[in-house]
Amino acid sequence: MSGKKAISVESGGNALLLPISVSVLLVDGDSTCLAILSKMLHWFGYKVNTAKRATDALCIAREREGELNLMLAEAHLPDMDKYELLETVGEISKLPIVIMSADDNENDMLGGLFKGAAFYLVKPLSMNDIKNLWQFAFIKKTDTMVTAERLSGFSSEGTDDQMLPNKGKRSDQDAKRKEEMDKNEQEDNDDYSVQKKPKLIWTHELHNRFLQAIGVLGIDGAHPKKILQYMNVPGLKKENISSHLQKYRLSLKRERDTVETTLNQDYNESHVLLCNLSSTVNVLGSLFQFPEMQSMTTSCQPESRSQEQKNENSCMSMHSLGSAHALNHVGPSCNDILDCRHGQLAPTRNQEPARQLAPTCSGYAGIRINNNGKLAGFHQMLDFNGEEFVEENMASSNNVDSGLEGAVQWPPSLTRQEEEKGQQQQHLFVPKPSTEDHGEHDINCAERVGIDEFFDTTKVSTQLFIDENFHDLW
DNA sequence: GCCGTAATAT
DNA sequence: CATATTACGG
Repeated sequence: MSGKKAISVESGGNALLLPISVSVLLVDGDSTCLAILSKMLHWFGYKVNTAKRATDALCIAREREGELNLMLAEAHLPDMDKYELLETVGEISKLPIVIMSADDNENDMLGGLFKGAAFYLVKPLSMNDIKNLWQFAFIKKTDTMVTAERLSGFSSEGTDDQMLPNKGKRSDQDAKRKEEMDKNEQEDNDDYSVQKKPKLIWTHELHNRFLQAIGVLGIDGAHPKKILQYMNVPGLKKENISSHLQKYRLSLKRERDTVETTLNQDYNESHVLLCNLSSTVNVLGSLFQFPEMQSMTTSCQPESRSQEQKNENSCMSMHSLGSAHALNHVGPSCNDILDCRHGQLAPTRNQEPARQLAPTCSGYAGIRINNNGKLAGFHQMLDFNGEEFVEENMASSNNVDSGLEGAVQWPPSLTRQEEEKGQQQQHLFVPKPSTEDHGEHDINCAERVGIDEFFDTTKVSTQLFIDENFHDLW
């Protein structure tokens, strides 16, 4: 009782002993999937209940409300779509749900998460996915669910509940206070739950949707009202958007400024660099789109202030917008990326054959701002299947040695690509498929990173410190 | 009235 | 520290 208990999770590759028995309700219409997943779950020591239809799953969820810890459900069930399932389960219990599906597009993933899913896994699931699954059995209430609940919970005014320093909230995490406790806004004299205006927490999902909205609306049309309309999140107020937008713009400006000052710094030092820069870019031009080039050059030559205003979507000049579009590189603090772009042949006259680079290769190069406010170049590339990454950070910017240099001479030693295989290291720029799985989907990556901050699942042995409250969740 | 910005409060 | 609120000018 008193204090904390340490439970260690061995995951050295052998059978993993879960800290506590985790009971999973597995729902998949496909018998084969059901069998395989069930086996995988068993391997790690999960208790498994299975269902082939959503209705069955709901029954089980109802019957065994106390026993179950997590639902792992296929998105496409014969009798119910995933939204309906999420909604219904949400009504009858607080069971966290992980949705799995072969769909890996933004909409499907975002949609599921917004409807309250604890996580979204893209099939096929790896052993690692399964291994880490147990986390979601209780991560939901603290992160996704709280916001989801609050956002969908009150439409007009109901401002109840708890979402503060989630420390002192014990077991009264009522799952079923869903039903309209509108006017019962008791001023209860007890310590908690006074919080007139509960702060909105901008989760990754919310922020991603925010970015998505801006991406769609375009930089010119991205005003609070429109964004709010687009995001369409119940409970979200225009003021929330405004505030967030303000912060967002500030971050953009900060980055722009950093680029500018660094460039100016370097400008004195080396015109040569700029020459190199443009010529290199031409070379790259045969390979890459480099939308940020404009603003980079204009910042050196202030008179040509005729940039942007182009609403040609998909290729906007603000980094985070780009990220918003291909949610790919949005991480927990998605403003680390100044500029990144995917490759594809650009219709420039090819001045030089770009090395040995095969045309089907893609990747991106760019500059990012380190914590110390300096610029650093990086590049990252995918192989032909888009599966394997090589990421390399260039020298960080100094007074003399501009990080730009690194960024610009892009294909540094492509021929030696094989040399630096694997997951080298995760630098500050993490949002990429990091673990041994295939690297595909965005949100997963972002979420994984976020989660890993709390549960260091990549370590061989993890220690969880939990106290009595923990057990209330089970 | 809406928006953007800055200052200020929580 | 992140978010909310307020005030003011466009």
